[in-house]
Formats: sequence, C-alpha cells, structure tokens
Amino acid sequence: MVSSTVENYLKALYTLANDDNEVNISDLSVHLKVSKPTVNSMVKTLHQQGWVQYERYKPIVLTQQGSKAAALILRKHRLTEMYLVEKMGFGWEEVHEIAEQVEHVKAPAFFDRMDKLMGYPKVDPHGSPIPDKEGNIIKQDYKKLTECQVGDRVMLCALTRSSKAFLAFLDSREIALKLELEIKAIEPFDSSMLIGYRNHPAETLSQQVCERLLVQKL
Amino acid sequence: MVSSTVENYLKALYTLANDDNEVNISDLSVHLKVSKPTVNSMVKTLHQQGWVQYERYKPIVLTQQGSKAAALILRKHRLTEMYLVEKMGFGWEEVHEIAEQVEHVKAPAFFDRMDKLMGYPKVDPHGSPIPDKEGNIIKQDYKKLTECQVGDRVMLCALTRSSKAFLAFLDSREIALKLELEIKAIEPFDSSMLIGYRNHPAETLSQQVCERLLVQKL
DNA sequence: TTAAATAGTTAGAGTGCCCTAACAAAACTA
DNA sequence: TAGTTTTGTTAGGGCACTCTAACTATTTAA
Repeated sequence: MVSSTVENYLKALYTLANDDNEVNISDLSVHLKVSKPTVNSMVKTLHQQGWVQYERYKPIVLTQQGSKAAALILRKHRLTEMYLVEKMGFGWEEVHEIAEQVEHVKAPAFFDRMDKLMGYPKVDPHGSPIPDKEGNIIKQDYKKLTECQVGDRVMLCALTRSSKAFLAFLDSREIALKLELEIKAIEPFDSSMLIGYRNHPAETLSQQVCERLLVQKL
Repeated sequence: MVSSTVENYLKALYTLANDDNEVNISDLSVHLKVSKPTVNSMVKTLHQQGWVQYERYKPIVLTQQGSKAAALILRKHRLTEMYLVEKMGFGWEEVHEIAEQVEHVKAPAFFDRMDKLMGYPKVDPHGSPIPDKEGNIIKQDYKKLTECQVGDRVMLCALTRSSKAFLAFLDSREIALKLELEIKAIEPFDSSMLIGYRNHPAETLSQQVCERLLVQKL
C-alpha cells in the first residue's frame, strides 16, 4: 500500500509540473521541506516502483500510473476542502491543513459519499478543478487578472497558490469567487490595478495579488 | 508529535484494560497483530515517554497522561463514527474502518466541528460513550442481556465488541439501539433466549449474541 | 512438585524515511 | 572559456517500527 510520504511526493510532482513543466530534485526538496539527498533516494525508489521516469541529472516526470495516482490524491484533497466549506462551515482559509491529512485516508467510499452529498462539485473552494474518479481533470483556461486591460469586466474564477495570508487578504477586501470585477485603471509604475466590484467602487490591488487571481472575461 | 502507531497502542491499552483489567504483552500482540518482541520493545519506549508504567513480566498500565491521550483518541474515533452515520448516511457496520483512519487526523477543530454539528452526542453508533474534550468518560452501567430473567422488559443500549458480522446479524433481525426487548424464555440447554420485540414476536438469540447486547431495565 | 505450556525477553536484522558532510556534474556568468 | 554558483550524487549514519530465532521466566496442570 502506498504510504502518505509517497502520496505527498506524487502530489508535489503533479502540482509542480502543472506550473513549471520541468520538476527537478531541488524543486521537490523545497516543496516537501526535506533535504536533496532524501529526495534523490526517494525518487530512485519511486522510479523502481513505476511512479516516475528518472535518469540522473534529468528532470523527474510522472508515469501514467503516477499521474493517475496523483490526480486521485488531489481528488481526495479537493473534495475534502469543498466538503469542509460546504457541509461543515469552515472558512476557505482553514481547510487546506485539514485536507492535507484527510486526503491520506484510504476509504474510497468516504470520498465518494462526500462527492455525492455535495452533488458532484467540479471545483474546490479555491476554484481548482476536482479530478474525477478516473483521475481525469478538466483543464481550466482562465487568464491572470494581470493579463487584462483597462475597461475589462471579468469574473473571478480561481486562485493560484492560495496561502492562508492571501486568503485572509481577500476576505478583508470582501473578494470571493464568482465576484464580478471591473478594471478601472492600471498604474504603469508598479502594475497595480484599480478595481471596482460590488460595494467597493475603487480598490487598489498590487501586482502580486492580481497575478494570483484567475478570471474569465464577461 | 505522537505517531499513529503510538496512538494505536494507547487505544488498545485503554480498551483492553476496560474489558480485562490486566493487559499484557500477548494481549497487545494479538490485538495489534504484531509480534511479541515488537510489542515488548515498543512498550519500553512507551514507558520511557511516560505513557505507561511497565516492569518486566508485569502487566502494562497506562499512566494518567497515557489514559487521557487514549481517551482523546477514542473521542475522535467515536465522534467520527457517529458523524459518518448521522451526517453522511453510512451504516453502523461500515464506519469502524473509516474511523480507524480518520481518528489519526491532528486537527482538533475538525472533530470539534463534528461534535457541534451533531449537537454534542454522548454515545457513538454502537452505544459506546464518547469521552469529552478533557478525556473524561461517563461509565455506563448496563447489564448483559444474558444476565436478565424471563419476563424482563429491557431496552438495548449498547453492544460489546461489535464486529461487522455481528452488526450484519443484528441488521438481519432488525435489531437496533433503543429497541425494546422482552425476554419470553431462556433455553436451559444452551442459554439461548427467546426474545420478542416490535414486529418480531419470537426470535431466538444464541448466548454468544445475548452476551454482546447491553441493556437497561425498563 | 516437576513437566509442559504459555508468556516474555534478547539478539540481530531489515525497511522506510530522514539527515549531514563531502564531492561531482551542470548551468550560469564574467 | 574559466571560474562560480547551482544542482545532484554518494557515503555513511540515525530513528521508528517491524520481523525471526533462540532463549528464559512464569504459570498451569498432571
């Protein structure tokens, strides 16, 4: 049976590959907070077990088996997050830590039941897609808010790398998913954006914030 | 941080002590399905860490610290079982395995939320008491059905050592907690009991079954 | 009360996952 | 292209938890 440790390696490989494309030993070392020699030897065993392709000094790539396994872990994670918010009343900033632990539970019925009770949601509380039971995931083609123009009217659909601090910031500005935003101005100096929405006619958002907001044009 | 393995040792010690009083190396070995030398060395480390009192060839006894920790694990287990039944629609025979895994989640808020959402239940789906947040547990003084007399009218309040097979058996006979039973006869030969309840005027239950049914006189 | 059965222990080893120290390869950059 | 920085590797070790084989202590029963 696959250990929590292996599950975490697979999940890290899957998510890092979605951002960076190439994933190397150092990336995993930083992400998983373990030393590079540890990652090195672990990746060798993952290779032996058929989870990844790996050659010395080359990037690490998930095999099909590894990719599916990773997607299924992500499924458990995101279903849990959504369940915690929808059915248990947690805030979107609280659910990640709990889901990190619950995702390792080996009981498909548990997660299938969550799924059913929520009516088969497609995304988690941060707008990330929930893989299906076969590990298939719907690729989203949202754009970053930073890529939009003055005058654009968009809907906030998802977040990238949502951290507790970032989510707290969004809460403080009453920014939530499905919110309609209008770009009023872009400051050329620092690329900060002046945004209007609901009862916030003019809120300034820094580039670091806008980069993490994924939107869809209306 | 205390590992799942240690948590399982503590839980085993706590539950076995409640039945047997004295718990020895062999009991743990059987219960946890690990070899006796493994238990032996593990118990030594539990002793060093202050979870148990232990001297060579003597029974193993939880310290106060160990007992509280064990009760809190049991709390997580039983809250989870109850939540799975009450809020997620699982059958009482399905919940033990899932709860065995979920109980190791380290997120007090998760279990406190379950507790709140259920209105602070006092017992789990098998009638076992749920310890409070301080690890205090209300001792139940039910008697076994085998200790009752012909003519007694009792209410089924809890089960001892409920296994999947046992729960399936009870389901097949439509026996559930809170059910009122009347003892119609006791067969002297094998101590089986003839029981009447709801729309079952006369059901024969073997001694093995009756021994596991904990009841309260009406 | 002695022999047999049960329970407990020690010794020695293995696996999974982690580390630091030291070195080697690859990638950048001056 | 040579030197520096980054990245990856090897060697060697540690801790938690597990095992089997072989032995000893305790308990039970003849």
